[in-house]
Amino acid sequence: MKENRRLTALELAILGMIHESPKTGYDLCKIFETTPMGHYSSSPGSTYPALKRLEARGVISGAVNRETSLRPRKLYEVTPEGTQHLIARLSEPVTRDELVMSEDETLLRFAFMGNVVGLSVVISFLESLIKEADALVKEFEAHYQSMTTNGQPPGKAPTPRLALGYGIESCRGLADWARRTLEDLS
Amino acid sequence: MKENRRLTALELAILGMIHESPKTGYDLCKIFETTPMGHYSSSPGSTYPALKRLEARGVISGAVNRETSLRPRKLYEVTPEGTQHLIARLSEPVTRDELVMSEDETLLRFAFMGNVVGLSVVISFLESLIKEADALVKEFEAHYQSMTTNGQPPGKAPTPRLALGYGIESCRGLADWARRTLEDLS
DNA sequence: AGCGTCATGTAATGTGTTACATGATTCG
DNA sequence: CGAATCATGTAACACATTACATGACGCT
Repeated sequence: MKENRRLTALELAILGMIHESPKTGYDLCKIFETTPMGHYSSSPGSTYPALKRLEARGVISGAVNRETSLRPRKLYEVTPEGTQHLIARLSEPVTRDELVMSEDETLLRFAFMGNVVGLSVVISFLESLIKEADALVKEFEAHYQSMTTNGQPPGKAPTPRLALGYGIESCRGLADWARRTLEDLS
Repeated sequence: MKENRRLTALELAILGMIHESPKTGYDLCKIFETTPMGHYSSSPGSTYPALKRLEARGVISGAVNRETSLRPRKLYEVTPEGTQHLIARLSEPVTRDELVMSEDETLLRFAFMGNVVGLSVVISFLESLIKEADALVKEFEAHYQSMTTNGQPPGKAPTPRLALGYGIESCRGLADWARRTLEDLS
């Protein structure tokens, strides 16, 4: 019953934040509401079930904090297995698919890395990110070319090409940021 | 039975591509596999059900193309109601929530706009995008400040702040792109 | 006494993901 | 004739979204 299913971005976000310091469901909801972390959640309706799943899997464990009070407060912390899981997940190299399908997750992983894995892993991570982002820029540029050369038919609007242009810029920006960050950390 | 539920990003992507020119499910799968559009889908397992939903809603309609052949091919095209729906959806101004939760959708809408709505709508769209992106940059910068000033505690790693730094850069890049594109189109 | 916040959830619904399944054509 | 491609799907599962529900605590 090892439940080897991959953590979702939301679960990873919660695990990472609890690793930083133990938190209650309400704490997490507040963070999602008031910080850019909110990108990864929308409401308690997703947060609490995710907490339950993480606990069922054994990567976090919650204990009621104020038994005395009639208003209980369940404080969650990361288990040793949870830390192992987090290390493994954060240490994975960046892949093309991760960049294309969920670039957010890449940044989320980077954000948590500092306090979980060593500097060498962070550096490897950034290197793989640079490699994949550069490759993606080339891939998109090729497609961009094919949109202009082999047919800019009469009535077609330029917005699809312009949108792809932004995609390329954005991807190049990511690679540049990674390069600068890599220098920063050296 | 008007089914006023909001189209998902995938459904919007499909509707927009079929609007450009009629297509079969297989055509769409090919596009998702071989172009940056693939960001919005993963497999036929999501594409075909989305087609069914769009047809049930009445925004597209499919007709079998090669009755003679034993291998049928269902070609979908956008209905008049579908065009109306597309116009309405693409004409919506950009909101803060759209940028935070699904920036992709914003670019998708822009990509399709050119062939669907007039230049004035495209310009309004870009203006609302600039406004919201600028606001978001300020919002994130405020949070960035609060991460550095009121406590850079001893052992804390810099990666969370660096990740947010990228978020800010990226958002600023979006606003810049929108400004340049706005000039381009004028 | 009442309002806002603290704090935790559940229920319904729909959608994406993954994997699998089927059969017809075309090309070498 | 066999393999790749064309072309269409289905089934199981889990997750996110939205809305709703409950009740205690603190303050005025």
